[in-house]
Amino acid sequence: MVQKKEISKSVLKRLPGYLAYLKNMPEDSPPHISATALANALGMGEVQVRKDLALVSDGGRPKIGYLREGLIEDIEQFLGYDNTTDAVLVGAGRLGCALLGYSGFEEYGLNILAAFDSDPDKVGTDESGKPILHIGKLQSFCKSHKVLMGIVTVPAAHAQAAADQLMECGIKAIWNFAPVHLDAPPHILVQNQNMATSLAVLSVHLQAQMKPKKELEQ
Amino acid sequence: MVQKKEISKSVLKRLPGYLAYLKNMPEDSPPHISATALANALGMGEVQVRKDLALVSDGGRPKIGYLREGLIEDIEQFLGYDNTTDAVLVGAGRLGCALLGYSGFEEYGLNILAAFDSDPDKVGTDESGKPILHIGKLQSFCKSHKVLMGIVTVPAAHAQAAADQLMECGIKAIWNFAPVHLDAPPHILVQNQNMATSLAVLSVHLQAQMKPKKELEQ
DNA sequence: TAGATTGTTAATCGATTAACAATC
DNA sequence: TAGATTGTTAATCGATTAACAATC
Repeated sequence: MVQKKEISKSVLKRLPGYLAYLKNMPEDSPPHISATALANALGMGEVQVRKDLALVSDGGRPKIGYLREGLIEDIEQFLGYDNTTDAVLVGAGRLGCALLGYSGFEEYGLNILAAFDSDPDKVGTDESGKPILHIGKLQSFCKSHKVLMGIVTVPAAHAQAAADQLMECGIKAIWNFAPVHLDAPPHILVQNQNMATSLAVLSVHLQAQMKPKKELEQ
Repeated sequence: MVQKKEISKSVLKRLPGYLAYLKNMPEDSPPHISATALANALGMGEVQVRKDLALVSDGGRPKIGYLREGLIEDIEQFLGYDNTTDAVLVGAGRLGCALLGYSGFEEYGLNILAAFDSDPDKVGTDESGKPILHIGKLQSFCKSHKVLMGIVTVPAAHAQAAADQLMECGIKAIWNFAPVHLDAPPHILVQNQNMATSLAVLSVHLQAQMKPKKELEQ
């Protein structure tokens, strides 16, 4: 892999898209792919794709493009998908259990070790083999397994408390599914899986569709 | 409400954050809140917050701030949360059922009418009172209910097919939970609920944490 | 060679931030 | 009045796009 340069968040967010496309290509595709082809397939600008790829890869060859296999490896390595990240999940509700049971995270190097909940009735219930433990065991579990990532799937009202507990356990990154802002010191990353944001974009688009310009000018 | 101006996507994506904070404030809070206070609470720049609010609200009063109730109304109206959007969901797996059973969407004006699945075994199984129907009934259902939004929670390999079916049913916006790019004509909005993107951001952050500069320079 | 493609340098665009005037 | 706050105008910053040179 190429020496890692400083990479912007916007570039970073596009990489998974390239990766998914490359990995989903049929087995019998030619071994090389051009930035142009990738761009067209994903509806993006070709210069942007080329620049993004240049940041993570040793480079393609003029007239030929990038070796697909190599590109996949480079992106995966860049994103750290090649070594596993252990995580714990707080909140074994419906969403929490759905995530706990989802096998696809393996592909991204994410391994959810266990879920935690304050409800004793949920404890022990193995969804797809993963343990659900009482929240009281969170700290000792995280410390002994050296867990660095926490997933928050509790209701909004309890999210900050869950985050605080996770941070006390030495966690460095939080994947937040609760629809609230979480306060955290700057060295802790809070990544919001923002359903509310998506819904806002969708809702405004539909509004605009139904209420074309003419009506707005009345 | 103020006459709607052209609003950028980045502003639009911040509005739900303000809204959630305002709605979660305790009942006994003072009736007014300043952009400064909001900014501090959410860890944002105050000028940015003020500019964002100016786009959706009639404006606050110097020295006093914005009327909280009014601001909530303005944002909700702007985002279209005040009138309900009906949606259908395709793919009644674990994630699909979790979304189907989530009552919180009401707050965003989203009403999932039904789920559809190709597996006959899943059909009929009411999760929390919402029907799961066979995919064959999708078209007639969408047409008769005039559904404009579709939610895709099928595995990646079937996502494009599901999207194509939804578009044939006259849907104008797709909320895509599958980790693949969906091809769609420009007037159809595809909003990706991108777990892969979030995971990339988290993964790279953790990598950087564990491998501080010194090591990189070796 | 010609043409497709890469990678880079410069120009444009848009969004954020800073400075300031207006208001209660 | 003074000070907190709003809203606006100008400056900065960063990201995208366009133009072009290099390469096989």
